Amino acid sequence: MNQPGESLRDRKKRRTRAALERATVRLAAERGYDHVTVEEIAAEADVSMRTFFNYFASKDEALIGADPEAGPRMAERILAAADEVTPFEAYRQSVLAEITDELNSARDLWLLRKEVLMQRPDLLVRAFANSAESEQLLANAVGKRAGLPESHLYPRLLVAAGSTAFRCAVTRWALDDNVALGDLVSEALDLFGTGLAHVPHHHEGGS
Amino acid sequence: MNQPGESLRDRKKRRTRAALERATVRLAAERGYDHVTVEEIAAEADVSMRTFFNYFASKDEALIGADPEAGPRMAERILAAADEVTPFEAYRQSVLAEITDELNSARDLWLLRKEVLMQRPDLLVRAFANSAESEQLLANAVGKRAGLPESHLYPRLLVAAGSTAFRCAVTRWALDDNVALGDLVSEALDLFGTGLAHVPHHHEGGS
DNA sequence: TGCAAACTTGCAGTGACTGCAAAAAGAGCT
DNA sequence: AGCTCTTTTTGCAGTCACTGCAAGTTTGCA
Repeated sequence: MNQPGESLRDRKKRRTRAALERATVRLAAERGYDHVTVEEIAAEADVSMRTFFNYFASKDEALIGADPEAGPRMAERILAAADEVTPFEAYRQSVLAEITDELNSARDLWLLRKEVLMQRPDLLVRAFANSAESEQLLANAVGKRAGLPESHLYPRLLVAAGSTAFRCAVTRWALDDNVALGDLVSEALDLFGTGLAHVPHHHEGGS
Repeated sequence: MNQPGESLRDRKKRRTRAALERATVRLAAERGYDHVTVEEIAAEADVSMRTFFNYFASKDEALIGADPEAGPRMAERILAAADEVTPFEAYRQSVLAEITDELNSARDLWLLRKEVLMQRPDLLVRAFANSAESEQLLANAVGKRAGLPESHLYPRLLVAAGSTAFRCAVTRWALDDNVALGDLVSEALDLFGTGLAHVPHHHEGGS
């Protein structure tokens, strides 16, 4: 009973994790992030509170529910990119790919998260604090590709710009429904790419 | 007894705040951030634990000890800059001025903080999470100067890039002692200014 | 000296998070 | 199905950050 696919155990784990994430987001959107206790979340997902913490290191983490494999996946993608692709472009692609996948598979959750993040923008920042290891991983990948020494600022900055782009895009996205989050992230990354020294042109349109 | 300068009360408050900040950093550097309780910090500063929380909203905040007036000060500086100065340049100047002041007045504290942040890089990220209001303030100032609508990404991105530049600079700074933190922040901001699309040239030198 | 405002403090309580050890499944084997 | 090994779940006890409240204490000012 050891199929290449997934054992019953694995399936159950994925379901539990998803249920906890979903419960967290749903309840937080409904009554406000800190009017929901982990105990209630666990109850909603039909597990014990202790189990919640077996899956997520913190309430914050459960709200964002970042895929722990996203970092390694992106790093791999960056290293696998064709030689003529710049490090920036490789990184950009890996970010956009990840975001697109995420949004396609959980768009409804993000709509709820938006409600929460509108009230508490700091939660998004805090969520990224946990991914320090992933950042290091990605920075190393970028650094390797760029042929820069370990100590150089550029890889760190590029990777951090990715989180920042995402964060700002979400904040902006929360303002109205007329823009796709993916497009905003892309736009933000482009701005980082071309530089912030000059004010970009302002396209008409929007609400 | 209401001199334009400072009342006894104000002096005492500043001293208490400084003592708490100092105690937090010193103890955290000495035994590790989470082997220090707020109770111990308060004891070290000779106040009650409850008083600690009258000064800082969290242990995190006390470790970084960000000046709550820095945001408004920077916003003012940005708006006061000469007309021919670009928003980017105005922002850049305000960041560098703030950092320089900070380092000049508390260099020793930053050396201790470095020890802590080397172990726990996430604390620096979390510290910035608290300054969401300041970010909003600064973004508004930049937006006004740039003549962009509220909803535009640019001001948010520029301001967020500032925190990010600072964060990355500190992380890099923690690697060796041969660089000035101010220079690193400046370098990081320049990279954001000119854009990350292309890998910068690598200057020889350094360890 | 005396009063009001600003600070400090203790206390009781909530809730996130952890380590540990026992109970409950799932997996694989016969 | 029965048995055993491993993984997961759970309860429990405990620590610690953080909060509101209702005194105390200190400072500012007349």
